[in-house]
Amino acid sequence: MNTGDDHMSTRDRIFEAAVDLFSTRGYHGTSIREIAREVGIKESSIYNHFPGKDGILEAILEYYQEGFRTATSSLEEMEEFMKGFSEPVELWLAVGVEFIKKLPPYTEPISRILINEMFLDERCRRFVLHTMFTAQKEAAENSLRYLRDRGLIRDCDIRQTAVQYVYMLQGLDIENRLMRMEGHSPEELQQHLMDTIRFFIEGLRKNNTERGIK
Amino acid sequence: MNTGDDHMSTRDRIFEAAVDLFSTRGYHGTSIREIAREVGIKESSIYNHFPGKDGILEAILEYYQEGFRTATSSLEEMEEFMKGFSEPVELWLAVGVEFIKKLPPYTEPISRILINEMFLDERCRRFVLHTMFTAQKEAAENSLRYLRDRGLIRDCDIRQTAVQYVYMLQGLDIENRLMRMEGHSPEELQQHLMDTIRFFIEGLRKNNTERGIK
DNA sequence: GTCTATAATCTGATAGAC
DNA sequence: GTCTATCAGATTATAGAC
Repeated sequence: MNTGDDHMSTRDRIFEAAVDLFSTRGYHGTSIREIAREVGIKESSIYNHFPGKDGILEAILEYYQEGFRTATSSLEEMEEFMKGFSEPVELWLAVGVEFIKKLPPYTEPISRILINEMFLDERCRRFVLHTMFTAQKEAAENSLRYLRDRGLIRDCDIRQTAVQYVYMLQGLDIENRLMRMEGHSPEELQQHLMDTIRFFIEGLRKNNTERGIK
Repeated sequence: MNTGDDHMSTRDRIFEAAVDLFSTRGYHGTSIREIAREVGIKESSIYNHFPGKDGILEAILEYYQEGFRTATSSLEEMEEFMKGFSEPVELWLAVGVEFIKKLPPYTEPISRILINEMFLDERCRRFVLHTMFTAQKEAAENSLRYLRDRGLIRDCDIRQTAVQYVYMLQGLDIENRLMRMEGHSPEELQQHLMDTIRFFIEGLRKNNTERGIK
């Protein structure tokens, strides 16, 4: 989990250790002592960098929010990027990969913290609703509209289709995280992710035989 | 949350209080003392009914497993029930409602405990994978096959469609739970649930011109 | 900024009277 | 089966030396 302990400030090392522990043991299942031990300092030293345990979580959430906001706003210049594709499936997958690349480090374990705490902490609940549902629906709507307006997919209810896609993606993401913990290989799960997204977008093609118009 | 405290055994009241607290505050966020206080006894009395805190969780998980197993096995006689429907959407919704009716009390808050702890506790992770993904996929496959074999939906990849449906349902369920906590009315959320499922099944019709109705 | 020392409280769990 | 009393350890956090 260490990405270079020695070159980081104590504050950043505390931050990193907290992200690691909160995501794997839960917020309430992690003590200040454990964080301090992982960093290699005494627990009292942590209070020189953060106001307390909740203050660390607060900093993590702010970091996540800022990272997501930046990645989302850079998404607005994505239209230029999209023009390089004539295949809807390839475009869709490429846009997804591009967005993920814009996200800062620790986004993955932090999103796991959010899921862990979404029913327990109001801030986490709000973040999950916004970053995993509301914002994703909007992004999916925009991409679908782009594809439809260029005749790359058939006419369909953009709103409802985006909703279905986002729910599907979230269910898929959670199962993939659980399967990874069960020992399934990242390659296998990545393939399953791609296949499932591919199947969804293929179903929107204009002349697909399987879901086409009779 | 009380469904009749006075007529229940102490053990059952402890069980009920633990389900309530574990689901709303998390397992690690709940103490034996809080459970005892909610029941109205001293914490030491709890050890006359359960071996300890983890023993209570263990009992909750066993109760959930048994309830799910019973409901699932009763699902095998569902085919007779299905024959009363000629509309795929109505059949689908009715089967879902019928299955939920077979589930015992506390299933809803217990499933919330499972989601809370799925990344932290191996037993919860396994239960989520089985009851919310694996078993649901199988059930969806069976229903889809029934519909296809009777010509009520068009030919499609049963396996992939079931997978998409289950992921969609889980994403939808989580968002609905979060929205409920945000103050959205159960009626509104129930309507959204129905609409979203309806849209999915409508998209499988033989002669759908679009991907759904409005 | 780090440490030692310590406060004040909470934790799960046990022993034994009734 | 419930209670009181108690334990040993963990918890977050602070005070003050260096």
